[in-house]
Amino acid sequence: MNSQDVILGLLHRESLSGYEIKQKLEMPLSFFFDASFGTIYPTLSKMEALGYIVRESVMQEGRPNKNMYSLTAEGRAQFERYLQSPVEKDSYRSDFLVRMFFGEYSDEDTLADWIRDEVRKAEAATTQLDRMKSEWAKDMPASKTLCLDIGIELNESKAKTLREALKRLTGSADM
Amino acid sequence: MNSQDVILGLLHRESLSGYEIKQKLEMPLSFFFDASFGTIYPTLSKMEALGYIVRESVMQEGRPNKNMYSLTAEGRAQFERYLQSPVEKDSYRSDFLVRMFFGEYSDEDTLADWIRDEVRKAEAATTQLDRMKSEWAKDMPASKTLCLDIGIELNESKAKTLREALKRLTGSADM
DNA sequence: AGAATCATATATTGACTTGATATATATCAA
DNA sequence: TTGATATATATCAAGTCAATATATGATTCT
Repeated sequence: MNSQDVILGLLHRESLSGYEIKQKLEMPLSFFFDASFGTIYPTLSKMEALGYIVRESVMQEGRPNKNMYSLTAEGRAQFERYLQSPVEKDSYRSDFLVRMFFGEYSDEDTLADWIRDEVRKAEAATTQLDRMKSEWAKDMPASKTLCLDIGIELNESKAKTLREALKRLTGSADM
Repeated sequence: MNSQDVILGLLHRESLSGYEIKQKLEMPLSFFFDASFGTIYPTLSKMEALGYIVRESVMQEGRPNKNMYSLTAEGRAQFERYLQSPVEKDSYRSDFLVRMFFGEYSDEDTLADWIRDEVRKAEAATTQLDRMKSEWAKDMPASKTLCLDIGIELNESKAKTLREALKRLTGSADM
C-alpha cells in the first residue's frame, strides 16, 4: 500500500486536484495514512503517465488555476489489483517510546514531562475523533466508522496506560 | 528521531556490530522502531566518518569476521543533543485501516476476513509482549516496562474493538 | 493605507528509509 | 547432497518527508 493506492481510492468517487487530495488526507485518514506534497505531485505525474488518471486544467477566478485529475478504467482496474493484494503489516514509529526505552539516560522530571505531553496529545486526538464520529457517523458505512472507533480506543487506552505510569513514576496523580 | 539516534542509544552500554544492532532492534524495540540493513550499514559508515563511533575489526572462527563499533565522547554528546531535541510526533501507517476506510468498494466477506486476520495479529502481539514482560520485567527500569505496557494495552484494545466491529458486521460472534 | 498573515495551488530538492538482492562462510537436518 | 538456517556486510531502486520556492488573492490588524 502506497500513496498511489490511496489516491486511486480518493479519486474513485470524485475528481480532485493535488491540493484537494492533501486536504482529503486530513482527519480521519491522517490518523493511519499521510502523504506530503513532495509525494502527491510526483505520484500524480507518474499515474498520469501510466494512464491511471487524466488531467484537466481548470481556470479559476480569485485564486490560482488547478489541475483536476479523474480516474480512467485502467485506474479503476489498478485499484482493484491493490484491493486483491495481501494486506501489509502496520508500521508504527514512536520517538516518545524510543525515549522511554532509553529512559535510564534521562532524569525522572524529563520523563514525567514527556509522559504528560503524550497524555495531552492522546486526549486531544480522542476529542477530535469523537467529534468527527458524532458529526458524520450517520452518513458513514460501518467500515468507515470502524476506523474512527479504532482511533478513539487506541488513544484512550494509550492515555490510560500513560496516566497509570505517571502515577507510579511520580507517586501522585498530578498532571 | 532517526536510526542514528537509536544506534547511539544502543551503543551507550556496549559495543555492537551492524548485525548485532539489527538483532537488538527486535522485540520489544521493533514494536515502535525498526530499521533494515539498508539503513544500518550506511548509517554506521556515516557515524564513523562524523567521529561518533570507532570501528574495530574482530576476527572470528567458524563464522565471518565482524566490525565492532563503540561510542566516542562526541557520540555520547550527540545522543545528549537528541535527548534535548523536541519529541517528534508518532507516525502510524495502516494498510488494514486504509482498506476499511475504502470499505464500500469491497464486499462484506472480504472485510470480515481482513478483520479476523487483524484480530489474530493483535492477539499474537499481545501474547509475545506479555511473555516478554513476565520474563524481563524484574531487570527493567520502569520506563522500559512502560513500553511493554503500552504495546500490550494498544494491541488488546485494538483486538477488542475489532471483535465488536466483526460482530456488528456479520451479526454473530464467530471467528 | 499599508503590512502582515493566511489560504489556495504547484513543484523541487536533499536526506532518509525500505525491501530486495548479492556475496561469503559455516552448521545442521533430511 | 541438497536445502535450510545463521552469521555478517553491502548496494540499489523506489518511495517518502520536511523544507523550501514561487505565485496570487483574501483577510485581518494597526
